[in-house]
Amino acid sequence: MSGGHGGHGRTTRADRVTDTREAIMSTAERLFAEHGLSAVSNRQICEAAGQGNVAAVSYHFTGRAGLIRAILLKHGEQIDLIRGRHLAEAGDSDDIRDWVGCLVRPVAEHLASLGIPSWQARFGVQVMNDPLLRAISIDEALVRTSLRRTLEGLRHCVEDMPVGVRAERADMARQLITHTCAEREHALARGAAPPRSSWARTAGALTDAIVGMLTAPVTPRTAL
Amino acid sequence: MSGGHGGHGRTTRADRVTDTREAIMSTAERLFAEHGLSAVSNRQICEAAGQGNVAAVSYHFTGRAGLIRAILLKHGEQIDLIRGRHLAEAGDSDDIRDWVGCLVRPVAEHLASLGIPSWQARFGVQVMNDPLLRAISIDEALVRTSLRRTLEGLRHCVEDMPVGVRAERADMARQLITHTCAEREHALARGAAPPRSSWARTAGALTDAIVGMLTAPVTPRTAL
DNA sequence: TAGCGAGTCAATCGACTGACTTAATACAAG
DNA sequence: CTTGTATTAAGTCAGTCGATTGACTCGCTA
Repeated sequence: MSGGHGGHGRTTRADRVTDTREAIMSTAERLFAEHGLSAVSNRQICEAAGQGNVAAVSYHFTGRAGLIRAILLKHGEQIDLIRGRHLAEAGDSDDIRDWVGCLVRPVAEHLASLGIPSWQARFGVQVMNDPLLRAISIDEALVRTSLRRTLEGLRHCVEDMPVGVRAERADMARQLITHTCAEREHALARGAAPPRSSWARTAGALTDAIVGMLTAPVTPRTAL
Repeated sequence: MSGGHGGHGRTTRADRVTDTREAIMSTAERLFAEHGLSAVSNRQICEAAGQGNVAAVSYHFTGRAGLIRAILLKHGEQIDLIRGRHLAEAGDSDDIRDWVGCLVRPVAEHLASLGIPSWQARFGVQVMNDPLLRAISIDEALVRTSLRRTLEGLRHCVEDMPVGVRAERADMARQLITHTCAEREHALARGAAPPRSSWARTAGALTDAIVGMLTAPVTPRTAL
């Protein structure tokens, strides 16, 4: 698509390969986000990516799972980097808001860096919908030290909560981030949303909501 | 699958038709919930429903969209009935918790009435993932007077909130209900969850969380 | 500069798709 | 009991799927 292309002013073969790989990845991400994973064939991806070779997915990524894993990895690395910086800022705060920020803001900032339209958030939703790929995606995320440390700090802020409720609300927070970002991304892509710093605003709103949800009083249930 | 079958102790033709229709609907709901909409063909549905006729979906429901609409309608009616009762209880309360209850509990109680395993919640998630069917589903829901009155009552409890934030959090509440119920349904279906009154517990947890989220303070943003 | 190998391409395979047509079946009305 | 019709079964059709194949291009290295 752009960038590098070797140091000698010439298009070397490795550059062409890299371009092909990235063209396939970004095209696949877009098509998957728009139509869902199982609605898009490898053929469609290759053709939309300008590849005459309908087997390009098999060749460059071993297969469908490899392609999806590669896309997840690319974004995962970026988000992990950003989260590392926020984590350093948070230090050892005991304000839950700081930790929720470490959860939410890296995602929003990464999405902001992608420009408009982006597809990553909606792609993520589609991946989460597939039972097998969901596991892959969660694994990919939990490998990151910065995420594990964020969850650790967050847990420290809600220690007095019953463990079952805590797990329940953690799931809710994850779903809230995933789907709210996807909807916002969709709104931005079709121009139905304010222009600038919109992702920062979304991160703020999401943080407000999640902090409120996590700190909500737990109504006791007589019968478990 | 059971029940009725006419009053005269004999299996009449109309009963067979009804059985066929319901077999197709419940089979489709299950397959869609498990594998996603676009991963399941009409053929697979008919064969799994014990229909030799691979065109049964076209015959009984005009087509795929008609089938999905019929499934949505069936559950929508049930939920609407239950919500009507809760609405009568709530009266004109100005406690936000009552109104969130009117939103959450009908869904949970309907799911509880379906037994284990059920597929409705996960089917709903899949429908929400398809851009076209999502619109159909939302239309179907908003036709119900009981839902509109619930949202009205809810809005009355958060009138001092900026309208943008209110809409944002309403979306979040919708996503929370949809996906939390789907995950709970999945957990119940594979036996990884407590046994009895589990849906009542889920409704309580969901109500706590949503009330907390809706009433969370709004951090002012200098730049909109 | 010759040739090796990575990358690309067109063609092909059996399997599957939805839409459609035709034949058999079984019930309801007459 | 017969006739008509609603329902089901079975088969046909062109189109698309993923995977595989062998031939081709082209850059790198010896």
